[in-house]
Amino acid sequence: MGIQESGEMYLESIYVLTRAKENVRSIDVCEHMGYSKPSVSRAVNNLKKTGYILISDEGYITLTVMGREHAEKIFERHTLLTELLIRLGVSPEVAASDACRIEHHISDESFEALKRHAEQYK
Amino acid sequence: MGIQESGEMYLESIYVLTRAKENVRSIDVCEHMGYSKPSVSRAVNNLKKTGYILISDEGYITLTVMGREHAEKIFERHTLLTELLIRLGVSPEVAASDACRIEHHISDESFEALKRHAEQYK
DNA sequence: ATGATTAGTTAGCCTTCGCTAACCGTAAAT
DNA sequence: ATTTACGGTTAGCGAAGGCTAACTAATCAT
Repeated sequence: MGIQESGEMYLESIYVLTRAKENVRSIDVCEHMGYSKPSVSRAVNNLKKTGYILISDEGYITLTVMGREHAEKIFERHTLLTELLIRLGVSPEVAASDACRIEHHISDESFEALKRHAEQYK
Repeated sequence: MGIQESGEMYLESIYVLTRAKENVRSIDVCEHMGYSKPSVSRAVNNLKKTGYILISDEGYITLTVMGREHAEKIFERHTLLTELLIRLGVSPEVAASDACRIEHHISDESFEALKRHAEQYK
């Protein structure tokens, strides 16, 4: 049972929040993603069960090594895809929202190819 | 209620089958997509309800104008994305499977930008 | 100390979209 | 004429993943 698109979204949010603030709780994820507490509660517990995150007694969320690695991977896709689309003339908002969806559906092989291409035309 | 990713996949299959053979029935969609008869039956009826296809008394499926237009749009994304990825060095199989997923998640704006870029580097 | 706010969970609903099992009706075959 | 095969539908299951309502437990303020 690998991680799903939805799980990746949550993981990425946790990663982004972790970079921005010290302690990340479920409620922060709620606000960041615009989802309800129960939805986040379940999703966060799934990520815990699958070993992507740890939750302290105080409710603080931290990424495991696997979690951080996976989140970084998704986040790299997100930033590079956004940047690439913007460079092609797409508006920043649309670029970000498209990147946010595509990042979950592109294979490693295609992403690496895209990355090489992007660097070539820097 | 717009069309979902799943609906777009069915619509695209119907479009592809229509180009390849004279009469397209649900059973052809089953074989083409590898889904069960009930799954296809439901999906095809959804497409009918939402006005993308028509079903004759004999069970032959035809695209409405809206259905054909939408299918063509998806199909164009599919072919161009596949071609583009292949050009970047991605293997044809991976390129096609990635394109198949991305085609449903890319906005018009981004696709047009990508298309312009592709033509520029022809 | 009591009452309010905050964070999280539990229970349970809804939709989507796969599936199987079982059925119906028509057409083809013996 | 009966049987077999084919195409499609109905009924209902199951997993995901959103939601609300309502609860618990802890903290904060008066």
